Amino acid sequence: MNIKQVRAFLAVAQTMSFASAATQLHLSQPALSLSIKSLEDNLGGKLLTRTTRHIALTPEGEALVPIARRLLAQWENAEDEMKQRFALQLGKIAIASMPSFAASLLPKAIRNYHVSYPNIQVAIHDVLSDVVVEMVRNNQVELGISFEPTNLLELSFYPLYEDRFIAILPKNHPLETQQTISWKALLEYDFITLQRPSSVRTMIESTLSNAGIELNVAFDAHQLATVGRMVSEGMGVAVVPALCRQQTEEQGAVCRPVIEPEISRRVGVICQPRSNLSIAAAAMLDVLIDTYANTHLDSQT
Amino acid sequence: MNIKQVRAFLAVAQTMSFASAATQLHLSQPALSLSIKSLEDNLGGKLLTRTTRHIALTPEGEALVPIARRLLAQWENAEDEMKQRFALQLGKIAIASMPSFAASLLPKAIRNYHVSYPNIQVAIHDVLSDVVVEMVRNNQVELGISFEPTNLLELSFYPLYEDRFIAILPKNHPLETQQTISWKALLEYDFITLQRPSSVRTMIESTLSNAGIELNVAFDAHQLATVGRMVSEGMGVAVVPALCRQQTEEQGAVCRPVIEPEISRRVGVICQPRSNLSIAAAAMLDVLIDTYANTHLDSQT
DNA sequence: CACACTTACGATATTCGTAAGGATT
DNA sequence: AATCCTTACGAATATCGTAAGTGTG
Repeated sequence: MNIKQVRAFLAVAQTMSFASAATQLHLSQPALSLSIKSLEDNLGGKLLTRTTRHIALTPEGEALVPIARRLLAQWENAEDEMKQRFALQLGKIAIASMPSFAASLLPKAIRNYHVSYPNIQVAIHDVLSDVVVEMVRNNQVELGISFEPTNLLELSFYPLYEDRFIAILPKNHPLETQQTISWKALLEYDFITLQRPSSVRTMIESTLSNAGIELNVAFDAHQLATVGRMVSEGMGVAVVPALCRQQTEEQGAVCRPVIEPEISRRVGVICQPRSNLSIAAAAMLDVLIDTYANTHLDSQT
Repeated sequence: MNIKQVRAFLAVAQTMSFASAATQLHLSQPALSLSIKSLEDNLGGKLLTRTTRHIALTPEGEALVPIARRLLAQWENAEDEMKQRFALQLGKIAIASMPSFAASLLPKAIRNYHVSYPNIQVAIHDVLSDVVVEMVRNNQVELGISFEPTNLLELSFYPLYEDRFIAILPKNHPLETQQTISWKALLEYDFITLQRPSSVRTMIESTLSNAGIELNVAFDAHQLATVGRMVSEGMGVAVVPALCRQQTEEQGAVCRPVIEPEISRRVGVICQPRSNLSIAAAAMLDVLIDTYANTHLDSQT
């Protein structure tokens, strides 16, 4: 029993004629005849009564009609679905992104992607950088976006751009007059930052530790938006990735590059080797790289 | 995309190895390889990543696994069902029978049939003889049992036995002493019979009309059991098919042959030409003929 | 005798298995 | 070197189309 036979049977059952069913199937009459005969032999009995002048379904044939119809419909649906999937007309893709990126640059790429592939669902998980890597490693998502991890193992990293950390100050802050701010000058004021274990916090701490600078944290929070707001309200100063610049400026803070020591990390896409990606994910990777090509975050006003 | 390819894909997806899948499918490794390749080409993309040492599903392949599993299960269920149907291990058969037969002889045949084919459901419609023929003609049932119809058209009739009508009397009735009773003597008493349009009523009326005997009906009812009870309660006399003899005697009535004119009709199976019957129905026809072969209803006590 | 399906048979296409090739551990 | 999958190619199998056969109206 195979698909052709079922399709042939249905054609005969619908047209009630071998001749017209044969033309409908682009097949010669005898070929169709043999196909039906073979189906009958396989199943163990007659499906049709042929009386040279008239075709009729046997009761068993009658029983097969709805079964065959259902079977064929399901078969064709499955085939279509798979073809659509490969043609990027259907599918899902899950991306994990560190929150700072998800809230700043990512939407632009998603928009670009959606224009090209409107039928692919995109799910975004905005989670801590460590979780991003973990989700990629566990195949919970196909693509992750974060700072370049120290431990890639078998994962691939596609850099998107270089991010330099910047200082943010309340308006009318004494340091506002300086075009670049040193850590030493900055830390004279109350320092606000993210709570552990965010990657931003980790980078700041390790960088300062290496430079032999002591860090006293006045306040910390889980979300950059909170930190930005605290700064703009004059509670203190902070250092954030440059990609948060727009957001913090909108909140009324002032941004200045931090130097000595400068913190700079590559941001990029973490994923399984490209050959292991779904077509939809590979396309997303291309869109990401394309969208952020030549992205240079201004660290100066 | 065909069944073999889907089955091959599932085998590979389960074993995660072309080699073991090939042996499981009783196929050479290269043949399996080509089959998968052909499937992939048909669908338009890779389903598996082959790295000589390790096989993995692509995301699209991952999506296909449950689809393929479902598809294959449904396919095999359908195939099994049809095979069972032809092997008489599955199926339904509907029979229409006139009530007098359904309540007397039919159960024996059904029992015989059920012993041979325990997995076939049998539905019995006990309806008036005219309706029996109509249901067969409309293919509502495959087999009908009734008196031989006058108008068969393209239907077949397989006689089971000859039924002679008998008179039934209350106990201690004046006519009880006679071994055979004439219509003339019988009609001296209150006559009870079935309501129109039962075939029994019709036959009695047409027979008497042809013989020039006038019929006055004292009481009539829809069911033979009612008529039998009325007789045994002494409300009058009746004439019923001999096959009702046991039932009426159980009710306490006395049976005697009626002669002058004798009413005798063949009882048998009405159906579409045998070649149009389902295997299950053809088997039932055989059982019916077999069960009632050499059935001679005693018209004498 | 015309029509519709079946059977027969040679041709084509597909699928299969063996053998050789390539890549990874 | 051993293992596993792919590619190559000749062989077996299945399917197809043309032509002849059969039976019915």
